[in-house]
Amino acid sequence: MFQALSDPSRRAMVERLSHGPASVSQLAEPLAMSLPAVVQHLAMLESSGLVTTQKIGRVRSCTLDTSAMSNAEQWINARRTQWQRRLDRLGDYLDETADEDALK
Amino acid sequence: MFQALSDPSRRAMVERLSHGPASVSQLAEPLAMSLPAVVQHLAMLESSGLVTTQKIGRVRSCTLDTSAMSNAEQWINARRTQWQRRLDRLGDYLDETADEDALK
DNA sequence: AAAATACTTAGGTAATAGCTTAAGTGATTG
DNA sequence: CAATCACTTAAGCTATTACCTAAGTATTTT
Repeated sequence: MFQALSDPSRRAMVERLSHGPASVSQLAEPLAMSLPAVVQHLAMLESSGLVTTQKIGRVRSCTLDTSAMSNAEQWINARRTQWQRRLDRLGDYLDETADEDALK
Repeated sequence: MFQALSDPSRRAMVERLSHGPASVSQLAEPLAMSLPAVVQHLAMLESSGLVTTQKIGRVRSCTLDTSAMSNAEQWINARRTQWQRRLDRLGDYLDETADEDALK
């Protein structure tokens, strides 16, 4: 998942696909690399579940799978909120000790 | 950013840090690798902005920077919602043509 | 049926990533 | 002040990644 998104070319492909489905050559067109290279990137996006493809006739159509994307999003979110909870508890603790100080 | 999160060891380190700050050796302890390897991973996390560190005496303390994490989260979210908007427009179009069919 | 299109497969190469061990450095402890 | 501790630096090694070119294989077109 993160592995698949770690490459700038693949992120560009995901960005393109977020605007709608595309064929392999359409995905390749803006990228400065050979078609086989694009196909390799595509294979990674597919095996990570980010993209699904189906071949109709001689053209392969690629579409984004957003449910796979939200997995990555949720992982990040979980770590962020975990951290946030910790900060909140720390805040509570500091407030508490401030009260105790005030009582003295 | 995604580059930094693409390695499982680094994700484990981020996960550990989401529970609170840790020293380099504390980060290294659960990982099956040498300390220099951990330091290399840490350097990546730091240069990506995900983690900030400061050295006090001889121990380096590492903390998570959640604002950097939300950048990655937002990138994913932007692509996902872009896709969602497209599906919505497609739905509108289909509804529209359905109405036109109904008029015939 | 020949030619063009849209990939696909099969190699091969150069750069990078992810480790390792060995030998520092600078701060604390006994 | 010698030893220990917590890293840090340096060098090197292997496997993977990100490409490439060349030569296929199906599908359309003409």
